[in-house]
Amino acid sequence: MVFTEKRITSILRQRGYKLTPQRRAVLGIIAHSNGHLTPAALYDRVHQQYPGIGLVTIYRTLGLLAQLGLICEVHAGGNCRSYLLRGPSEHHHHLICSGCGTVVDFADCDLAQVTERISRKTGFEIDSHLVEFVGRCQDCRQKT
Amino acid sequence: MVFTEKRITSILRQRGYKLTPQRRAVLGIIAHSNGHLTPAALYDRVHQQYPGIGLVTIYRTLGLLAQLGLICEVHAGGNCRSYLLRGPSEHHHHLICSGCGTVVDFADCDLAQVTERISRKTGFEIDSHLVEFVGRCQDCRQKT
DNA sequence: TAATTAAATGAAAATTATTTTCATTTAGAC
DNA sequence: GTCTAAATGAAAATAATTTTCATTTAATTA
Repeated sequence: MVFTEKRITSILRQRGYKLTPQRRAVLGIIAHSNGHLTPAALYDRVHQQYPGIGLVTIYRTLGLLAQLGLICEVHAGGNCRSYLLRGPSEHHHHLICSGCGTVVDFADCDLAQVTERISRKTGFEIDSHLVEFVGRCQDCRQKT
Repeated sequence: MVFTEKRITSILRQRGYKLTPQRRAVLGIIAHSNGHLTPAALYDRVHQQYPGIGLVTIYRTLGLLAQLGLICEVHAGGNCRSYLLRGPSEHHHHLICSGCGTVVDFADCDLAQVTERISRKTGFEIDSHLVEFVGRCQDCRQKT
């Protein structure tokens, strides 16, 4: 489950943010991408659709959306700071295809027990965890 | 279980890499740090001990050590590319203290079943996973 | 031990990524 | 339509990383 473009625009409006065409363009691209996008890659795509836009606006928009919890970061494989739409606050993780970059969400990480055990063992109070699986999707495997 | 400084130098020599004082200095700092270090932070420390060293050499040394699998990357919290010593090829993950940066390894992630299930569900062939827990260690909790 | 050489280094420049500044524009409220 | 705070774009500033290239050096060999 993922936010729709419409839902996001309504959240932005609710919170008093302006709905500029630039933001719409960025949102449109993110919402219709099935993989994750670096700021630069996003810029390239948005730029085609809205040539006037500056890279700064991409950064600012991503920052805003991330801050509002509407998109989240992907780390995998040394590329930090890629973004993709995320479902509304549900706990989930990402499965990333190393071939095409597609990201599939999954929620059943079964980490509660592990967290509990590690917390007990180490005395840490655990606030969050980051889980990412990297592999090759069916399509990419067939192409090889 | 973690590589000793001595063990690493012997591995480097075995593989035909030169044991320069710069590399020794970098290794020394990494080996005696209990947390993870960004290239810049590492540079600061090494520089005190070996003032002639350049930041480039830090990057090159980290690159080499990572390539040889002697150190690994930490992502947590948006700071990419920090490094710490790692045990020889054992599967493990990191628990990172957000207060002091200390990294504790753990191996019992119980992700085999999850991996299997997700693989079956999605058709992905899963090559690797990244798990990081972030929390506060006992010391840091007591200080608050 | 001295000579040799491929590998490693440092400095500087180049590249890339990200943030800040500031004058101008504009979405949305009235 | 007017107003205003928020958003934008361009350019500069900052930060992170990599490349280039002339020089140095670790470790092998004579």
